[in-house]
Amino acid sequence: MDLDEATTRLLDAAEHEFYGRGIHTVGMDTIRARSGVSLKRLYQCFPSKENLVEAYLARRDERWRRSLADHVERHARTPDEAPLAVFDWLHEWFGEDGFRGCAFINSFGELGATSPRVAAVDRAHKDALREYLRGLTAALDVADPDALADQLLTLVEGATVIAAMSGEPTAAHPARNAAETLLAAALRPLR
Amino acid sequence: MDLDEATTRLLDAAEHEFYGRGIHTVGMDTIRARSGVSLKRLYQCFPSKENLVEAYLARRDERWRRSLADHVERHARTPDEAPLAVFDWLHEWFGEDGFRGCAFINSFGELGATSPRVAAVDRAHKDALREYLRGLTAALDVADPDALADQLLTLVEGATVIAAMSGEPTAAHPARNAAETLLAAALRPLR
DNA sequence: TGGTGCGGAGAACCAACGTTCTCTAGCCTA
DNA sequence: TAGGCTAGAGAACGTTGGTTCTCCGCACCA
Repeated sequence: MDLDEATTRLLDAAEHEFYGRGIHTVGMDTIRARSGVSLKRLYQCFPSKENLVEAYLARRDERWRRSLADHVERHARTPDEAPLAVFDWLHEWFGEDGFRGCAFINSFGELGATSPRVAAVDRAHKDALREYLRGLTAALDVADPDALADQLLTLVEGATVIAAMSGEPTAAHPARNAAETLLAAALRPLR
Repeated sequence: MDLDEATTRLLDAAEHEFYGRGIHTVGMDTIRARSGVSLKRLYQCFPSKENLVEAYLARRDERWRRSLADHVERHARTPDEAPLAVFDWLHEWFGEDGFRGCAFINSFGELGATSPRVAAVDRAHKDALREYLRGLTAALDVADPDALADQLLTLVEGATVIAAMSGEPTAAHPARNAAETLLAAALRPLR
């Protein structure tokens, strides 16, 4: 097995275990067992657990945002539809097997106070998401697109937390309805 | 020191440490040191760490909800103002020293997958909060108070997460503005 | 064919932690 | 004052986990 494949398998194992059960809960030996990569190789690829955690989060960040953007691009036929497509994607995500909330919220709660590097990756993810939403609202004819984006971001985070804790994918519905109302209000402010 | 005082001091120490730094990060010896209660007494009051965590969360749940309800009661002069008062209280909370997000979201992310008892306390807190918001919206002249309550809940959770990760108490503003719009739309649905 | 270096399995090491045990000092009671 | 109960300080115990080390087999090369 070459380095690239080992790295991929390690990241796959890390994502499955860390996301599914928490970071402190999962030991390096579990990662080794699940990935089939020897401990020696593991520490060649990632010189410490914190390193592996960072890498797992970074890869997940990219994939997650790409998946969201792809869905919105495919399903929104006009800029007005884009924000709502975000919540449709959330609903699908909430229903996936093994859904356990936002990896970045979870790792921030667990490690944010003790690992500045993990905290930084978590914040970078949220900044990127806000930036993405700002891109969507900037294409709309509204008075304050950034303010609208921040409202949508609030709904996205809220829905994710509620879905995680309740286990109900339908947590996306109130968020979507709220987004619809906010969008309509922003688009027709004076009517 | 009698049992009651020991219990209080232990819960104070647990709240400070667990909330501030995470649960796995903090050892029982840290609790002992901060509380000034001997290990023997500690294990008399709480026969295991999980016990202590549960008790800390239960006490925090009560205090947190009472504080919120008190503020709303004191500041909302009409039922219409009550939902917005919730967000004013959030803003104050977000600005407190040592604010680090919602203890229940954090502990759920850290232990939800491994400790069913902690998960249950976390869910109970969220259920109680939803119930509280339903009480507020039930007093309004709106078509679907429960739906409005779920929208508000989404905003509350979202604002809390964003405030925690960004460190910005102003995360309450988009949530409050959104609540205002949603409230207005629900109160005057046909205009 | 004999040596050499690489990779894997797993033991080993060390620290941290949850929990229990021991020892001692003080205090209450007879 | 003597005896025993209590509580605290801290050692001890067993486990776990992050990280490193050892040993062995195997492929490659002179």
